[in-house]
This record gives sequence, C-alpha cells and structure tokens, in this order.
Amino acid sequence: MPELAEVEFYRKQWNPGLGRTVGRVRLNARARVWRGGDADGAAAALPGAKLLESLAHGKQMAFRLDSGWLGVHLGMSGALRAEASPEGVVLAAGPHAHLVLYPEDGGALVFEDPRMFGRLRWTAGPAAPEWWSGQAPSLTGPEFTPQSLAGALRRHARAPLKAVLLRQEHFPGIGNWMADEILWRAALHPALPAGAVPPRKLRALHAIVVEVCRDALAEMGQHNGDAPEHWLFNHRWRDGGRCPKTGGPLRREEIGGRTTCWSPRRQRLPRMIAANQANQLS
DNA sequence: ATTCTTGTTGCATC
DNA sequence: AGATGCAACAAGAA
Repeated sequence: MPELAEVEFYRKQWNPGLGRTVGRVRLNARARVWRGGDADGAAAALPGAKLLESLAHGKQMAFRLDSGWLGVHLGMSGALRAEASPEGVVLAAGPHAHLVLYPEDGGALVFEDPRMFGRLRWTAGPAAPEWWSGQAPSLTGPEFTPQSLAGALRRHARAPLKAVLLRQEHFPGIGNWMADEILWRAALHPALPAGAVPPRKLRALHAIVVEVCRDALAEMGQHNGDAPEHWLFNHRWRDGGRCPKTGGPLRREEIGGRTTCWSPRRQRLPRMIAANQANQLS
C-alpha cells in the first residue's frame, strides 16, 4: 500500500511514543526485513533509548532516538501501529511483528510486515546516516523544478514515462497509483518514452506532480481515508471502470513492469511513436 | 487452485 | 558505461 501519503500516515502512528523511553524490545534479527540493517546493533541500542522525533521522506521513514537512527521502509505490506496498555502489561504481538518497542511507561510501538518486502535499519550516533540524508529532494520542496524534472526524463529518455515516474532517486514517494494519477491528469500515455514528452508540456507535468503529492498528503496523510471520487484512483481497479473525465473505458495493462491503468481517449500515444514501438516488437 | 498485488533489488542484456 | 527489463523476494486476498 504505502506511497507518499500513506507513509506520512504511518509515521504518525508512532507519535504516542515520542518523548518516551524504550524499555523492552522484541526484535527478530533473522527476519528478512533486517537485511543489511544491523539488527544486532538495534537490539543492543534500542532498550533504554529515548524516541525524539519521527521523519518521513518519500517512502522512507526515520525515527531519531538519542542513541541513533531507526530506518523504516514499509515495502508492500508493512505497517506501523501503536497500542495502549496499562503500565507493566506486555502486549501480545502477531507473527509478523518483526519489531516491537515497549515504552517503559506502557503501550507498544509495532512494526509488522507479512511479506517482508519492507526494511528496517539501525545506525548509531547523532548524525543522519547516508540512507537518510542521501535521498532525492522532496517533490513538494523548492529543489524539484521543471528543470530537474526535465533532467530526469532526459536521463531515462527511452524508458516508458510510467517506469521513470516510479524511480525513487528522482521521484521519492511516487508509487504505482500516484504515477497513474499523474499521467492521467497530465493526459500523457504511460508508454510514452520519457524523452518524448513535448518540452511545452514540462511545466504542466511538473505542476501536476506537485499537485498530486499535495492532494494525496492532504486527503490521505491524515487518516488513511479514501481518495476523492473524481480521482482515477477510485476507478482504476474496477473491471469496467470508466474515466471520470471522458466517460470512456479505462484500460489496464502492464507497462514498465507494473500494472497500469489509463484512459485511452484522454492519454494518446502519438502515431509516430506507436508505429516505432510496433516495429521494435518485430 | 490460481492469479492478483499500491515495492525494491540484483543481474543479464542492450 | 549507462540504461533498461525482468525475475525474485513472500504472503494474503479475491
């Protein structure tokens, strides 16, 4: 599930732990979610550490403690939640709870992830680790510009636009449905080679990327609720779904390695490019 | 039973 | 050399 807005939602789920000191820790160091993430370091450092701050950037989260940084990526099926409990009561954790922090004064902060595509990591010390500070600039910040967008598209000029929008090193936080939403609003075909976006459409595309991020955060970052009815999101998985703008049918097909939904009447592939792609198949 | 999945990575190939 | 595409990872839902 988790894309930009949902990550922001899940970050807040551990808010009840802010300012509190971790007592016991339940940690499965052999779980795949710890791959390369220094589970042993976390197991040693987390008990007794105070949770100072939580941060989200794209699909990545960081929890800053007084002894180091805990990184959380939710993958496909990860989730964070908090549970309340009377002091001294140890709550049961399900089989997929690979990390549980029990604040000294009660409750539990749980990370669970059945599919284990998610990722946990620990870095000791006060300095922001490379896995946090090395991320691409936020799409809602000043460093994301029509120029930087153009650079990303140039860099992957022959890849389908859909695939490029999913690249986290350029578009942190964009996931499958946000990419489809952006392309739909921008009236661009998902299979259009990124380098073939007309220069005159760059500003609009940039504005739409920002808009979808802002809208998603506003609508779903607070309560993980549903998207507004007029979004493509609400129509894209329904068989027989129709485009809210044209009323025409939606198509669903794998593009750029991911299931993609688009409105053919609105998002057309220029004939020249369609012909080229047909040639390359033969 | 089978096929689907809102993510990332490593590796083969171009 | 750099870009691209695909399989793999794993489990639950439809």
